[in-house]
Amino acid sequence: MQNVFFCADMDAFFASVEQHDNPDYKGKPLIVGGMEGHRGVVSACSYEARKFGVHSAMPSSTAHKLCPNGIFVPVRMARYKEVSDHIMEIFSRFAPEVIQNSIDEAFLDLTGTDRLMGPPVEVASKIKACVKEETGLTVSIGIGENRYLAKLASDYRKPDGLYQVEKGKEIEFIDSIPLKKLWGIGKSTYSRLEKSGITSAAQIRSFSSTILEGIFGKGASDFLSAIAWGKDPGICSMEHKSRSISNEITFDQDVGDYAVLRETLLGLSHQITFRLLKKGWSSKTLALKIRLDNFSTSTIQVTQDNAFTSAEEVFQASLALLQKKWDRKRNIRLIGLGFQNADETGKTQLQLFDDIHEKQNKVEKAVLNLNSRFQNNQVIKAALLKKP
DNA sequence: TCTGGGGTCCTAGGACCC
DNA sequence: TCTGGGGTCCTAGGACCC
Repeated sequence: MQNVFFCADMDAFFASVEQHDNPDYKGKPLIVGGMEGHRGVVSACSYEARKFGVHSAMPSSTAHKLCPNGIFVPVRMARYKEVSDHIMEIFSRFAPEVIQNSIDEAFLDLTGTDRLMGPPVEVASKIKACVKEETGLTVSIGIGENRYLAKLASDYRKPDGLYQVEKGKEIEFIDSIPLKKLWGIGKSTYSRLEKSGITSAAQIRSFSSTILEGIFGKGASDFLSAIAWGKDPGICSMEHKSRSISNEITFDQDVGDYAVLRETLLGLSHQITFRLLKKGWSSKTLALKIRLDNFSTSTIQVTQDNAFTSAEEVFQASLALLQKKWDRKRNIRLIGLGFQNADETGKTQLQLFDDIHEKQNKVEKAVLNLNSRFQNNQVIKAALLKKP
């Protein structure tokens, strides 16, 4: 049987949602994220803004220079999540299997559904119409015999695109896309390829696997040769192996004051602990990330015998990690905290946690609420503010 | 170009065990 | 004493994606 996969990818998603919610923004250069006066990058921008050279992940200062009259709005993640849930629900009406790949993108498996649903291109048109009617947004859909081809095809005719990679034309299709634009080939891999004189998928196909492995190692060479032949390198493995939860903060100004770092870690400890518990997960591994004023980044982690059970415990562990990793010679630009290798065993412990730590929990929540309301005047439990 | 925040996966090296 | 080989777990860093 012929496999049929769709990749459905929303066009300029965050920006389109903003334009839909605020009709004044329609047809204008709109930039989401990258607010003036803060360190940051552009999260998304409208096609009108792209004409000025603005693109996502661009430093906001650059975006302001390129597009001084653009409309800059903050990210409203909760709203995008809402729209995302609606879109995913629409997809599930048309495909028996929908795998959400990110907030604005999903893979649909339509293998063997043509008698019931009709030809793939027709189904795709219906999905596009449905999304447009119910949300006012446009989605681009790519169709291929595997998810990798579908993913590339969804990008091929953006925005509002619909493209099917025909059977027998897979390699021709791959070759029509510049090597550096292929999904999974980033800056670093491309520059390594270039150094080996490789600038096309055709060249990758011409090398034996032994030679490729010698240059790039087993993992990378398997990946490269799969995509050069139009095969799926396994871009979405069904089974999650590891789970992590993290939060990080980039300061508006680099910080050398230990007290400020303590306060920040206290807040982060609460955030990640509540998120972990809310999901019903538990974790024994806590990781601290710091980025110094020279942008050098490092991480350190600790694994305990038992899972973390309170924000307080996480906070204390995070302070120990900071002591180990930071020599105080340089100021800190970013600090982050996260759980690694979380699993679902926490589900049974949640009830217990609620009973034992209810009081402490309440205090911690109250502190957190105050902190989020009074950003510049943080409220910290006095006991936690001992001198280091 | 002065570079966010949230993830996933891979790799190399060390510790430790048999 | 100069030393194998494999397995597993952990750590730190790096690449990539949205």
